[in-house]
Amino acid sequence: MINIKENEKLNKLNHSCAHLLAHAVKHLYPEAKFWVGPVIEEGFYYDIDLGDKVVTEEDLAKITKEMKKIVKSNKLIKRIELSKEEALELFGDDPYKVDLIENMAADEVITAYRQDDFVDLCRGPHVESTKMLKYFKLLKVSGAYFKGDSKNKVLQRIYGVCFESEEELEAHLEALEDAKQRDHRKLGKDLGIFMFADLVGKGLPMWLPNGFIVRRALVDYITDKEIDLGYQHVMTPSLGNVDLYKTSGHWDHYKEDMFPAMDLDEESYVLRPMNCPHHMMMFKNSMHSYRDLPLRIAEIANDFRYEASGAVCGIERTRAFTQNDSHIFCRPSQIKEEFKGVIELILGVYKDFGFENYQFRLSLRDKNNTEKYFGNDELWEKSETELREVLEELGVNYYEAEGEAAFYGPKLDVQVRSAIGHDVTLSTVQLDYQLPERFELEYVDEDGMRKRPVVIHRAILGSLDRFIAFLLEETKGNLPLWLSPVQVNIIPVKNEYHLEYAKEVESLLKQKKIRVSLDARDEKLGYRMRESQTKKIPYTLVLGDKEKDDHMISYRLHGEQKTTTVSQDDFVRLLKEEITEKKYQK
RNA sequence: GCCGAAAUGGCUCAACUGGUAGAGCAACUGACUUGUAAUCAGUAGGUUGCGGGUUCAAGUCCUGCUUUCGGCACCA
Repeated sequence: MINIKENEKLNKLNHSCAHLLAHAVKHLYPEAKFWVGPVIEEGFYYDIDLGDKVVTEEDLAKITKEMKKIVKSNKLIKRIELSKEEALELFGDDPYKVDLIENMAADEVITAYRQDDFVDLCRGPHVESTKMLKYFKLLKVSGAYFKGDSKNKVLQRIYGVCFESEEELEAHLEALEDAKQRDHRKLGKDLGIFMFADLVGKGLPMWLPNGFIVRRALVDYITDKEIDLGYQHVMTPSLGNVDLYKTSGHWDHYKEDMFPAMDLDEESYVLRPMNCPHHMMMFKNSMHSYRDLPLRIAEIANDFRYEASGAVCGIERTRAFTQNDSHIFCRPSQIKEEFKGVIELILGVYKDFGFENYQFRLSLRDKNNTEKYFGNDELWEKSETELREVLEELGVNYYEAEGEAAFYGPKLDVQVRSAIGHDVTLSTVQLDYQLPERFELEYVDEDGMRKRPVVIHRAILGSLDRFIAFLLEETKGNLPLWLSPVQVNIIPVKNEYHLEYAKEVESLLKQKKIRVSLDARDEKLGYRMRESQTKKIPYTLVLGDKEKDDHMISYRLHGEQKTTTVSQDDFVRLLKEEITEKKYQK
């Protein structure tokens, strides 16, 4: 999908189109007041205050019509330079523009752009005339908080996109439509991966047999890798005493986002929203020598968060999820080495899955709003610097994001974009000096002194749920062989003559631990082949006289026309190789 | 949570301004006996998300709730 913000031509075009939108809105809603209309990766939007009025999807047609009218009348777009006083004078009746102007420097040359009876404060640049804005489409409407603060008033936001030609616009709209086809919610339903039920509850996914196979394969995969890397796996309960979270500090920060406490006679429990406190207690369970460190505790853990109703999205964001979590307890001198190890693990895993569309985000604290973070400035500077150094040493590309840190420390997040354009975190590595302090963790150092360890929190597959959402979208539901719920589907040409041989092959494959299905329905071969393909089963075997007589196997790969005939042994070898290599297939 | 929109057999969708809820696929039954993406015929399946209300009459209008969708805010 094209990034419009990064494309100079399209950026200008879309910015001008935002003005065109505002122009049309002003005609239709004379009382409209305008905030900002920036270009974004997906096109543009404009935030507008319409008083009590709201814009609905239906109104978009009306606005589009008015915009087309202005395009047709070919208004020239002219740049005007203003002093601050002149600008305040010109936009005096729009409090939002006044707000913007007042935040500009006194000596700044303020520019505005005029097209016929509409003028908007703007840096530009813009196209020369409205007639260049022929190929646009208004895409959606929504409410958006003024200045992005939920305490503020909700403005009307209208989104759109503009191109230079009809063809480009059509191609873009088609791409948006395609993206919907690989939305994990659709694929998950079609492939029988997971389901939801109102009666069970919002945001509570239930994993169907096919989905469970994928999960188990992923758990085995990551657990094996972790064992190789010296992680120790544990299991802790999915709830904990409220005091545990008061100790960790999570209670103060996230009480509202947890499922409400269950109050008993003397105590109070909550479903756990994360696993760190349990693992801290596990570390505390015994004395540790510096020789024990780094100690890597890992768990496939169920967590529960009372996510805001508007945030819940398929298995991308749920209220019950499973983390592939770990806490690494180490000496300060081991931080870099451990951090590197985790990043290398991440890179290796993404490579195994063939993921290429991801970015590392160094999540730092918001320096203008330090009260929501634990720890002093010096420690924050130190930890942020440590992470930066590791990234530089590894030569990993990353970008920095202020205000995205955890309350206890900075993070390195791996960001991916979902089919419908959500920017979400898949993996995360976090540096934490705070929880060891709050839980008073200690180890005995070489000099015999008790010292505080540092904790690295990390999740590689992140939440299994979100990981599978992304995996489904990236593969368009064509999971690699080792993750496919059904790896081989057998179709006997004619039951009467070939069922016996089909069963023989089925039991051979089962014996070899291949997930196999046998479609012995009295249906046309073409019918069963079609279903095998739509279910995205990697290998479909068609077994008839030819195969039976020579004890051979004819297979067809998903999405391909070609048929290949091999011996039974060769076929098993082929499958085994593909599975053990965890080879990613498009 | 906020601003909007939506909810009709298992799935995908129809039902003009209120007037007896339909179709395709899937399921089931039967016929057909077939070599790589849909054989034919029949049967069954819905108190239209849940609850109130308006009306002679509600899938359709009003209202409360639930869930879903698009954004916003949030995301340990």
